[in-house]
Amino acid sequence: MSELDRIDRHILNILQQDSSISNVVLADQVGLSPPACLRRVNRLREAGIIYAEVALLDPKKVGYQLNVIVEVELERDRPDLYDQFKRKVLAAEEVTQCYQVTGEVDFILVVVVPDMQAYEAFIQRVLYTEANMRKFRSLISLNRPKFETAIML
Amino acid sequence: MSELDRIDRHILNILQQDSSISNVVLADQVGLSPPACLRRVNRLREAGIIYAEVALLDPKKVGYQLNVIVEVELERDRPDLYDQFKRKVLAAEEVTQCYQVTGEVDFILVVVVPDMQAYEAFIQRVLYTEANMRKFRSLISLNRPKFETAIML
DNA sequence: CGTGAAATATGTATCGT
DNA sequence: ACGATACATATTTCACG
Repeated sequence: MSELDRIDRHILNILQQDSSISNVVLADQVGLSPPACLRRVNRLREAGIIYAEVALLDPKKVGYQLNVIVEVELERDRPDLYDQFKRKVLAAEEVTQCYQVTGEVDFILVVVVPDMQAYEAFIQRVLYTEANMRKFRSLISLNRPKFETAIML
Repeated sequence: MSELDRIDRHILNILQQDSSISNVVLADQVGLSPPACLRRVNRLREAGIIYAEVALLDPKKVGYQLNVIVEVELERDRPDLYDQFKRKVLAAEEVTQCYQVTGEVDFILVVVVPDMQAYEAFIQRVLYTEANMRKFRSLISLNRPKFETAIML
């Protein structure tokens, strides 16, 4: 795995906040010529360190007002069924994030939907049909005071 | 609030998956001339519908192996202290996401750190020093099977 | 919204350290 | 191995119809 020097980290910190800046501006900010800077950025992309560049939308402005954090407990004696559940979660568009956790709870899901009706539909389609489900708990959120994708290096 | 037509939604869906494509390619994919397409993208940016364009890093490749979902319960009789807690959370770099939820739990935090030591340091600095804290529960995750930022329209 | 032209940016080749 | 300069190609952006 490639080591990241000070300039690479500087580039990553900037692009994590704003990837729409031109390479010439980026190069200037990190103190390199544009070609030298571009080579580094391309190297970081090829290494998969930068795995995507995306536009972030304001959920409320596109009618997605509701976040639900779901704690899921599966039957413990069937670890092979974990993969089945994972596949279902990956296929469900409403689930934006899934964390496999240790302890009483097995998975945490972050579900983003327009309203309660859409959430009920999700429960019916994905959770109630899961044979392996022991129980789940839904934590409803209308407010997301913080949402950062950046890891500052 | 501005209405989104079919082409705007198409643009948003594409840019949520890859915002690094050139405007000419985007224009071609949605069936517009480049200037017409760029005018729409800029309109979406100015309306705050697109609120950021960012590079996403692979956490493991930059040494951030650990996600912790934290359920926080505060003292109920002091709703004014919610804001104090929110400010602390906004200032804490380890907290990448914060959801205010209804029910027994008051907040869900998503904390991203390199290792347990960094998490312990976070707990000491942010959670144990919170006078308003009733209790919290940490759900440790070494696996994040899904992480999507897109809302498909 | 589209066309065409001017201004910028990106990407390549080559050289120097 | 890495960065800088200069040049060629491509894209962004403006004015106008």
